[in-house]
Amino acid sequence: MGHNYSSKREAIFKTIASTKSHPSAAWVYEQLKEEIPNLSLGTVYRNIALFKEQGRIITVANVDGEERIDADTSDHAHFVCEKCHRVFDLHSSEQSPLEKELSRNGFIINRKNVVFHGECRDCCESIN
Amino acid sequence: MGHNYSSKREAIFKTIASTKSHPSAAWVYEQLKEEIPNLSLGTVYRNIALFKEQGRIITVANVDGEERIDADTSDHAHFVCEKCHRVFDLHSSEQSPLEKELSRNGFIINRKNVVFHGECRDCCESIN
DNA sequence: TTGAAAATCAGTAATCATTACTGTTTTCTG
DNA sequence: CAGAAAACAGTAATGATTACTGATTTTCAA
Repeated sequence: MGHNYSSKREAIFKTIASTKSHPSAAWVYEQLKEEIPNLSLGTVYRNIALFKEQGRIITVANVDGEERIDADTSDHAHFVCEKCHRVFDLHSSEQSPLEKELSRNGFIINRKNVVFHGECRDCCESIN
Repeated sequence: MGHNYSSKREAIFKTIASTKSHPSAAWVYEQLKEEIPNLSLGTVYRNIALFKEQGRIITVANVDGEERIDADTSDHAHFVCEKCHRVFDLHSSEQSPLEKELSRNGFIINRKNVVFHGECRDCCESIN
């Protein structure tokens, strides 16, 4: 089902994949509006939903009511700054004992989501 | 600011604190509607926001667009079943090396949110 | 106790991210 | 190319959450 190609779909994925900003749908739309003036926000949402189904992107966190996504689907955690609202990557090597216990108890883990909230270094250092 | 008492506020907190279901605002409202027929959903939302400010409850996850809360503010993780939408508590003793690294790098952690998504044992066992 | 002042509330309207709908345009396949 | 399928733009609808306004509770000093 689905021919699975369209120029807009490709542009949307490229935009998501080429940033480490963990963007929202609105951000992706804003980025592409210049390049593709007749792009529709609905198309961005529709394709984001498709990419998630396909496992090409993941949902990272919900920041101020907006869903933030990531084309880096490798197992890693995130830090959300409550001041500047940026999202940072946290790559770790450790394996959680919780996961083993869940598996032992008959739970199937499809994905895990580890998010720290606080203030990033930049915001800690600024006087505001 | 705020005398910080009202019978409805108390009832709302009791309802949240007396369940392990990690409820949504709508669920709390539904529970109390019998007991307090003239309760307003806005009041539930307003008080949830207040409890969060006061640190008496935390946000656990966003399940199908609804924010789910928890009066257990102790450090623990959660498992969200993608089939039955129940939220399970996962208490662990381990300390994450990520936290230490964040502190070392000048980040302030206000809270952490660890959520596993998948299928719970009950849903795995059912034939559906 | 009482009776304003302050806080909270009910009810409703507004907001805002996301989703659905409809007629048009793009893409695919032969 | 031509027809069918998929994707799209533009707009309307949805649904959770928030804001507003006039009424009701709560507080607390007299």
